[in-house]
Amino acid sequence: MQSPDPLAALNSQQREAATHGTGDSAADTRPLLVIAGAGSGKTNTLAHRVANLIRHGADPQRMMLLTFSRRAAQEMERRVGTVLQQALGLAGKQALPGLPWSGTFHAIGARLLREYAARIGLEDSFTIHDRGDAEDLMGLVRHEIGLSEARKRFPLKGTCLGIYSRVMNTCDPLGLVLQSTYPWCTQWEDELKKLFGAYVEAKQQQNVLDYDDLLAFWADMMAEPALAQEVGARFDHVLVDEYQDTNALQAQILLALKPTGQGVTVVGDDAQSIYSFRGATVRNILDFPHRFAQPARVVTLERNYRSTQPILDASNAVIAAARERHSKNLFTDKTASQRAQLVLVPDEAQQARWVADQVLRQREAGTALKGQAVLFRASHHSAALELELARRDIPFVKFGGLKFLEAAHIKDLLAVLRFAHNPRGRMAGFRAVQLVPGIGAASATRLLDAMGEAGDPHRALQEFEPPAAAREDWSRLASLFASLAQPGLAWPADMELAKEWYLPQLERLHEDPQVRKLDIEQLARLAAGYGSRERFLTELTLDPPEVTSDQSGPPLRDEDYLILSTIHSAKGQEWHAVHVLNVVDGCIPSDMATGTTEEIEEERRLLYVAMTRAKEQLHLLVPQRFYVTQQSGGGDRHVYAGRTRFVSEGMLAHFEQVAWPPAPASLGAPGVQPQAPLMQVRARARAAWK
DNA sequence: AGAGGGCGCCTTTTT
DNA sequence: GGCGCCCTCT
Repeated sequence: MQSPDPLAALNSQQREAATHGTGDSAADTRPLLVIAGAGSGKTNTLAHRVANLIRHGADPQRMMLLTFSRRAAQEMERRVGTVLQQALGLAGKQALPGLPWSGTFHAIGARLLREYAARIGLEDSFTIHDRGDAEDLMGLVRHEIGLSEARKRFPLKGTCLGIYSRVMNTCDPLGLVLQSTYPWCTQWEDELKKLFGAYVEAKQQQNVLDYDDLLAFWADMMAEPALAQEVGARFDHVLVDEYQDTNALQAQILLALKPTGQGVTVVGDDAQSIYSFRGATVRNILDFPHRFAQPARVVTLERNYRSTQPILDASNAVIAAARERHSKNLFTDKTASQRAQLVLVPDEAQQARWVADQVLRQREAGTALKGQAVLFRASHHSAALELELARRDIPFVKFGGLKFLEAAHIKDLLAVLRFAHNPRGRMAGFRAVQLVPGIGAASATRLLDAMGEAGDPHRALQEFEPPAAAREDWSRLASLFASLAQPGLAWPADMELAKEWYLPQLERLHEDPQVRKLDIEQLARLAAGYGSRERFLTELTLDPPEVTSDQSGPPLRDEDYLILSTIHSAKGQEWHAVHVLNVVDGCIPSDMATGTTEEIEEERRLLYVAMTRAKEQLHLLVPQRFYVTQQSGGGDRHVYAGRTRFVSEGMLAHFEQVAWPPAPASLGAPGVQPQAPLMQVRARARAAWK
């Protein structure tokens, strides 16, 4: 059967990457590093590589594909399927090979740990703490060992968890992490050490793992030669996407999995590294060529298929100013006359109006809402825009920021299910039982202590004597737990029972039960899509649905809507038109991240990532005035902000400058820009109170 | 003693 | 919407 060459559409570098180690180069066992510039067809190339390996006999069951999110994994699976379908001439309905071992490092880690639990001294029924639970537990332990007395000014629970997590992910000693990242906490090193010890104890007693454990235990397991050998032998190929955003622990796991480097492929772009705040290190990708027993083959993809030349020129100019840069200049043959726009607007309200106008104008001109996106540094930067869009009936979906899972009522219901699944998990239990009217922190603690000491925690729960006033309501929850502990219950029946019990509590606890009820219904629908309670709870924590929208349900598939997203969540995506909000100093770079040059450099890359999402139209918005938040009713205090430092005077030629509303003639000729700020009034205002 | 309501203060990015 | 803190009711 004659099939078209599936690789014909790739350029020569992409083809090199896709075919490395197969066909003519089958004898080449070197690991492969693909440096893929923004928009250079990275996902497509990786998909072709996976498909090509399968065509040459690789078993999809024996491939590990580590991606940044569940969404990226699904996209990869879909595209591999498409390529294979064309190449093998498969009929449309014929089953495509799935990639069972594709997902995030954390999700794959959770799976392996459950599977190997018995061999590494872990109980396989562990539940997973998300960020919030982990912080709460840290807070609890912090209090228990007497570090929360007001006089002490000991770091807050969030900071403590941040320090702990950084130590775990960077594999650096505590002292070094304190010095480099938390210098104001160095005096507490001994107490922190003690706190972290107690935190680890608490996690183990409760049979819970936090995000860091999923990587750390996996790495520990791989440090045991027999297990490393066994696990490594299960996979012929390990492919890692977005390698620039992996941390030391992840690199360690990869190395232990495939010490010779044979079968290893990593893909990434050092210019797009934006996760160092959670321990990622660009050194992983820079050092990769010499990490393994044999040096890696390096393929660089520089041809950009996404953006027009003027957009690339502007983006290249921004990244060219980076302090440390690894030469790569994107080029394209998509010419266009329209430059990126730098749009001056008076304030955030006008910014919202300008964007809404522009979005509708482009929709009239033929770009669907879905082809457009509005990007911003921090989730709350879109607040004014969300109001404006709602006012004008423009549907939108927001990625990043507050998640569905963080809503109080969702957490409540999940806590009930998680407590039923792992009765030793105190954080879930503490939340769940306090939903009963008349049960507060003190009764909850008494119950959890009793359960912790009992051999059979379920029985201890049934025998618990609640305060007299809570008796009747308590018995309803107790019988719910009795039902949830039944072995024969077929998921999602658990969810239905829990929901039935929770809805009356929701009515009692919240002012707006209708809206929240819709969320609960959505959670129940979501639950039906998972095979078991355990899978539901695990995967929901590790790959939460990342969309929040102004509508109650998810938008229908064929419906048109505008995308709102944090820059972090926009990674790997592209749109015809991109608007970037608040391109001013204080937002990009965030004034939270101007402490060290490394932080500032990362903010520069963040702007670069935002700009390179655009295919045809790019608008950077520069509001000149910010209202100070948190002042009492209708105050008029504001500050003036300057254009971001990352777009310097010298780069302005790459931008078309627009002032809106058009500046009156008396203010000077159009195109005159305010100078870069001579001082930062906001910083001064803050400093005054320090 | 414990539950629960009210108030003022804060809010970067995410597995 | 969360969190610490204080006040009131049971």
